[in-house]
Amino acid sequence: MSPKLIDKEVKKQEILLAAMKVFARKGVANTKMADVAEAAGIGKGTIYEYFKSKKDIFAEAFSHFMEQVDTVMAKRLFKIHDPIEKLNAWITAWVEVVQNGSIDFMEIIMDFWAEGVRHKHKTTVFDLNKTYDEYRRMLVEILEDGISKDRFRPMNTTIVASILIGSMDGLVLQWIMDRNLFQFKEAADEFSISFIEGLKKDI
Amino acid sequence: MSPKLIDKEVKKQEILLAAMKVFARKGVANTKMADVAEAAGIGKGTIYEYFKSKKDIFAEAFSHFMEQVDTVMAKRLFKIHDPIEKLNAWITAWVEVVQNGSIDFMEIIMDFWAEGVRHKHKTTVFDLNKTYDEYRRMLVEILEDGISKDRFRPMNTTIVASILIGSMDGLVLQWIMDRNLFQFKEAADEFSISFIEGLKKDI
DNA sequence: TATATTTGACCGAACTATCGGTCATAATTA
DNA sequence: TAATTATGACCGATAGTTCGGTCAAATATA
Repeated sequence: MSPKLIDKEVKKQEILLAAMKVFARKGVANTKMADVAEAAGIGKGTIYEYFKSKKDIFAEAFSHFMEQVDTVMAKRLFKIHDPIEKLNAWITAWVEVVQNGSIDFMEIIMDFWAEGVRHKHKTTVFDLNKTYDEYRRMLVEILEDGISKDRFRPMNTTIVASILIGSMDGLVLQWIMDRNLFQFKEAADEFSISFIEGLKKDI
Repeated sequence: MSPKLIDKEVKKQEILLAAMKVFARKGVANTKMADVAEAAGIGKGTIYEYFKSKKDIFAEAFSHFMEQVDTVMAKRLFKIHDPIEKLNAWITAWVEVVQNGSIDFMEIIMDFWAEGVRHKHKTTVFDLNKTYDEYRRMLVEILEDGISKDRFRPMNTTIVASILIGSMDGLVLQWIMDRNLFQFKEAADEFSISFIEGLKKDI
């Protein structure tokens, strides 16, 4: 059938996807290279034709996930200008990532976070802080714009931005722990209503 | 010299504390029993006089943390009856756990979560869902009481409870990632103000 | 077109490092 | 001296990584 002049990039992605599935189910630490091989339907040795090491796979998974998020965020936000609308869009984008993007893979997020916390002060692929900084900057900008336009009350924008980010992350955890408890979208909407309402300027 | 009949319970706690420090720095999976021994200033074999296994240490750490939380919660909440006050107290209790408790605990919390997610459907020490269920039940009760007393607007109480829990967890993650960014207490207060405001019944 | 040669994707047995746990021995205490 | 407590060299299972070889497909040759 296939061998010879196959698209290495495509195959690499296939292996990555398979690996992420296994990571999600068993956790990275409990996943053996043999498991990944089996899930990808290839031999153990073949993995090393495409990845340097197990750590390497994990790193690529991490980046892959982050890129996905960034893409959705960018697409959703760039043409909205009203501060309140924009905050809501930010949350909606997060919902899209969680629901459509990678339902099967959200379970790895715990491993991402755990690894990210451990790399706090280093500059590696796992620099979660860099990502969070970007979100925070983005959100602070939206909030300050809203304040200057008298749509939002005065507030510590850095803190509110951190709350927004943290709440979305935390909500994912709750949802992962028991997906039957609520629809993620509903919960995000409820959060929008309650929290953003509290940010608005009284008239 | 004092009769040396060492207090096994005390020493066990010492080892546990030392282990938590290492867990926090390197992550549970990357921590060797030799590391724990070194941190505790004892030989590796001695650990096994006090703990059955590495998993056992982790499990004890987990329980220890959960008990701490429960204790603080119970102490803080039992004598408050006003729904809004009670919600605020719940958040304040969480702040107390985070601030007064050891930083090490907070750093390991990711590992707790990761392990918890993986044990979702089992009934082990790591049954995070059981804990979350309890919190959720407690919060739902407070919220429904508030609604019936016309202090809160109608809402999906299960979802709002999940948001409260998730937000506090997520805020911890944000705080751990960069403790210089904000004081945890301030952030929690800001959350109270914004979010709980949005839950109140318009008058 | 038939045949020979080269390529490189694929594989898994075997190598290696790691690390949790054990146990015979030593040290300490009563 | 008997009992308790501590120890770290050692063991064995586990799992990441390597590597020499295989074979189907591509290419070159006649």
